Order: sequence, then structure tokens, then C-alpha cells
Amino acid sequence: MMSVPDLMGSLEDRGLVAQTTDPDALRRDLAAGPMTLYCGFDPTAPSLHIGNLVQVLMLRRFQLAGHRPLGLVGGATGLIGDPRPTAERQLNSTDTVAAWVVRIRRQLEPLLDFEGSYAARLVDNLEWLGEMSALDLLRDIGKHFRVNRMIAKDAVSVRLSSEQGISYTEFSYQILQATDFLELYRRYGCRLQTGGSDQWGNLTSGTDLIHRVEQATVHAVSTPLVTKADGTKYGKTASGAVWLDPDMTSPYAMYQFFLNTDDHDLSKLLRIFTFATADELAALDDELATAPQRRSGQHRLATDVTALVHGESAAAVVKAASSALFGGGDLRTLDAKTLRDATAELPGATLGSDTTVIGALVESGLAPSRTAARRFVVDGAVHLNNVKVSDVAAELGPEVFLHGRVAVLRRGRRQLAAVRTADGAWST
RNA sequence: GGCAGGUUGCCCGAGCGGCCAAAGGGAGCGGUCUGUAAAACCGCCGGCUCAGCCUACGUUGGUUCGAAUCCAUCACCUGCCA
Repeated sequence: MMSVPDLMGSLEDRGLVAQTTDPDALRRDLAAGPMTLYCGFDPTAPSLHIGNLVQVLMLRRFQLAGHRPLGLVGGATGLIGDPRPTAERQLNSTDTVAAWVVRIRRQLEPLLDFEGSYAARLVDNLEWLGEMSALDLLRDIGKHFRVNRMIAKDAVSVRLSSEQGISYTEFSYQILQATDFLELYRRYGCRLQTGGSDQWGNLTSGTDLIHRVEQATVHAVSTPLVTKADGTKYGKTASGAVWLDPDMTSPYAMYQFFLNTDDHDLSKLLRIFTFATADELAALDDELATAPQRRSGQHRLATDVTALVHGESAAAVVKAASSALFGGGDLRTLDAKTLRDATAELPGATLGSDTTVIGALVESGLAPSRTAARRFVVDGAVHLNNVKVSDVAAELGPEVFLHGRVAVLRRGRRQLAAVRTADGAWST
């Protein structure tokens, strides 16, 4: 890995910097040599989602530029809960949080490089916060915090003026996160924390604490909240967040999510989610302007992110499946292996006693109810092996199962499912 | 503690005894057009064994041939007074 002359400049060009404590000082310090930095991830769910991925990639960008990233999993802070502007969080059990910590660590591992002189390291703040006594916290840490400033932080002040208020538990969160930064500064010489712009208050709590306790100047950088061109929050689908866990969001679904990126958001998302070079980005922007129908940028975005999260081979399978299923060709001409790979990732249903198309739509999740499924057929939205189904009472006869195994059911333009015969296991 | 008002479908919000599965808007979904995009236009938007039936308008009970609509009860929320 080589040192990039101006890392901050390139991050700014990509739209990845919202705020920086002291931009000039940070630039100087980064230029002076490898810096250790960290970003925290609280286990508030069994998996990270693509919003978190922005932060993980941020760590990776620093690592590629010759710095040492620490990935912190909040085994302790996950037990407390970062205050949200909307409402108090429901506390999760210690067992749940511990289990999620393990899962999130595993997700972070393939995204960072743990070898060599810029090796990354994963840490869990339960290591130090877990053994800190209440008295230590109040005497050694709490004394450095002014409540006056604490209540001025965004999330806290919003909650203070809310009907419901804020618990002492969540109010204390920023002290814990500041303690993390201090601890990482002491243990590993960590001098930079990154996070989303909603974390700014927590980031500066840390730099302030280190300044008071250690008389040292450290840095914080926040990334902008990723929004869509229409101003709404990015990363949500009808069925919720886009998760990194393949069991929660399949690689196919993730690929499709990025492939369907709106032209207006494409340029921005390529900069945030890929490692495409400035030249490549310029070329993709150019293609978007001159030949938007080719969707080169969407393909690049979908392929890169899927490969990053699920690996090159999984991405290749999903890409091939997508082009087979959406290629517009006759599905009956697909060979058995291609068909199997293409349908493997799709939500599926196994043909049971109910052999109607309506039943298969519901069973596969393409329709929420039989009433809705019926409506889709009437509206002309349902296709079986790319052939429109117009009869509400249509049945799946043996002839529709390609290679005797699987039928491709489609609802609308792009929602697909695979219907398999009961004995349709592929002999591999 | 006293007085007044509120609780409607995913969200906002009308309804104030039958014509209410419930106006209108948003979100979502489908069709046409396209590029598995956006915009635009049209349509759908509780469930089912679907020209009919069932379940729904905070809870429980009541009045009535008939209640989201009236009465009582409990719960929660909002405003005014102490």
C-alpha cells in the first residue's frame, strides 16, 4: 500500500466529508505518517446495513492510503443505546447484544486488511467499559464533562424538549463514546475518529475529553448523511434496510437494489460506495450523460458493492443470474446449469397441493395475499416463464417446469420468484 | 385534583345513526412508455371459497331493525384551571 498525497482532498472530492475538527491540522498529521483511526459500530441489529458500509469503507479508504484502522464493535455501548431524536430505544438483553457483537465482527473482517504494517484490528468497548466501576466513571471521566454542553448536543436537546424526555441511560451515551476514544488513544495511539454526521456530537465529545485529560489534540471527521436526489433517506426498501447479512438480504437482492439506482443518485453513490478512481468516475459520469440506457454506472456500482460484501464469485453468480433472467430471451433455451444458478438466489416456493398460479404468487412472497395475487393477474402484471398469465384460475402444469424442475414467476417489471417441483432438487 | 377536547385503514386526515370497507392527501403497488431509470398519464390499494360473505374506525359493555357515528366504562393523549 502506498501513501496517497492528499487523502483528505480525494475524500472531499468524493463527497465523503461533512465536518472536520481542524482540516489543516489533520492534513498535516496524516501527511506525517501512518495514523491510527477508528470508527464504532453498535450492535443494534443482527447485521450491519449499507448505511454502516459507508463507514466501513471509510476505514478501508484510510487503510489503503497507509493508515491503521480500528473497527470498534460496541459490546458495551450497544447495551446503553445512542439517543435517537425520535424516541427512547428499547434495551436489548445482554445475550442478544453479545450474539450480535460476534456477528458484526465477522462481517467487518473481510472488509478490512488484517495483515502487514497497516493491519487493521477489531476491538470491543466492553473490554474496558465492562470493567469500569460507576465511581471510576463518575470521578475520572464525568468530572470532565459539563452538563451544560452535554444537553446542547443535537439528539439530546431534541429529546429534552420532547414530551417523553430522555433517560439518564441514553443521556450518558456520549460519555461512554468519549471514553472509547480516550481508551483507544491510550492503547493504540488512535488520533482520529470517523462517523456519520449524526455522530458529530459524540465525535467531538471524544476529542474534547482527550484534550482535557491528555492535553493532546486529536481529530474527528464526519461523513454526510446519504440522501437521495429527492431528499429522502437512502438505503431503505419496502421491506426495510439493505443488510450485509446474506440471509437477511440476499446477494441477488443487494445487486438488484444497486442496479436499480436512479440516474440522479448514481454519480454520488459511485463515489460513496466504490473505489473507482477519479478517472473511472469521470468516464462513468460521461457515459451517464451520453448513453444512459447502457447503465454502465449502475452495473459498476452493483457489481462492486456485491463483490465487496459477498465476494467476487458470489457477485459473478448474481450478475449472471440477473442477465439470464432479465435478458429478455426465451427462458426455455437456458441450459440446466445456468437456469439453476440464476434461480438459486430468487425467493422461492415449492409446489404443493395448491398448483394454481395464485397460490404460487402468495407462497413465493410475490403477493401478500390471494386477493392481491388475483389483482396482479387481472392487471396483467403476472408472467410465468416470461409469458403473461391472464387467467385467474391458471394452474402450473408439469409443462411449465423448465428442465422438469423450476418455473420462473414474475410480478410486475422486476419482482421474480422461482417455483420448484416438490422433487425438484438439482442433482449437482 | 377540577374543566374541556381527542383516540379512524401503512402515515396524515374527513366522517357525527342507514347511501361507510369508510372522502381527500401522502407512501406503496400495477399498466402504458422506457433503460430492470426518472417524469408523465391511467388504474389498484382489509381479507376470503369474490356479482356474495367475513373482519375492521382505542377497550369492554349497552341503546337501536341498524352504530365509526348515540350512552356508559376503562386505558392512553392534548389543552385550560388548581
